[in-house]
Amino acid sequence: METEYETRPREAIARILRAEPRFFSASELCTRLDEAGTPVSRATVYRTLERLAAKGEAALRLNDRGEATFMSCDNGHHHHAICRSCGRVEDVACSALDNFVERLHSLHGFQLDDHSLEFHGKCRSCV
Amino acid sequence: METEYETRPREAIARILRAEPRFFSASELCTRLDEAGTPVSRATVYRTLERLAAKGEAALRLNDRGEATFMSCDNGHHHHAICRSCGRVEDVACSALDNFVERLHSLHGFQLDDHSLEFHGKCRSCV
DNA sequence: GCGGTTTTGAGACCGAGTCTCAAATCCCTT
DNA sequence: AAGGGATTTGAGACTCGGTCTCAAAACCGC
Repeated sequence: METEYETRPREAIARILRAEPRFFSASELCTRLDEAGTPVSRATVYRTLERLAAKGEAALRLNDRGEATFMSCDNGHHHHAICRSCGRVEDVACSALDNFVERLHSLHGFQLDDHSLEFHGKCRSCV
Repeated sequence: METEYETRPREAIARILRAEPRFFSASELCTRLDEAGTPVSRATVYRTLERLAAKGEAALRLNDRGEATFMSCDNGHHHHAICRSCGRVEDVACSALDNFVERLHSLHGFQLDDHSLEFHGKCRSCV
């Protein structure tokens, strides 16, 4: 009946994700886990990340090489400002997009059901 | 001294890209090229797409599986509205984002130098 | 057509991600 | 705290998109 267990690998992964507000790739996590003395197999890292993303506890993002990266994340639709120097991520609300969406519909006849918006630059401490 | 040749493979690829306003993956292009009776090797397809993207004649986009996809594209910064049913792409200007960018700077201290915005939904003819 | 330069193709290679299945872990029950 | 059924894990095979290599082919100015 699909009970969930709390396991050492899952806790180790959650601990690393929660420690920094930025995206981690699976291989990066493996390295970190090894360094932290709590090694976890690749398969389990992928399974755990997929599970967190499904539960809405992690955000999934494809980096510019097409690799999946994950970040600890609270719920609610919003966008990200990503520092290209340190990787730090800040959340951005998306209210300003409303009139954009309207215009798109009247201009192109497009019926929207999703959008993604991402900003890149330097954060306060990297400028 | 790096002269450029006009070759049969390059022309065949450009022809397919120009025929439809949507993104093609490399493997999809290979299939189309075979069907069109002008087969081109995978290596050449990748090389040609990379070259077109570098010259600004094709747009590069990672789809949700992380695959690189390409579309014939005129110059100038803009965004895309992508039909999730037929894949048709319409260009969208990005003027409305200006005040968004300002707010981001004053609120988070973020200094932006790039952004990406993508809309998903159904186009006029797929609704 | 000749010949130097550029391009191509076949296939080896790489790395991210998935899958399998036996072994290990978890935790409920007694 | 030991037993046992359900869940999770790990090692490694596998898939597939993308890159690289290098000899052969194509291109084009002469």
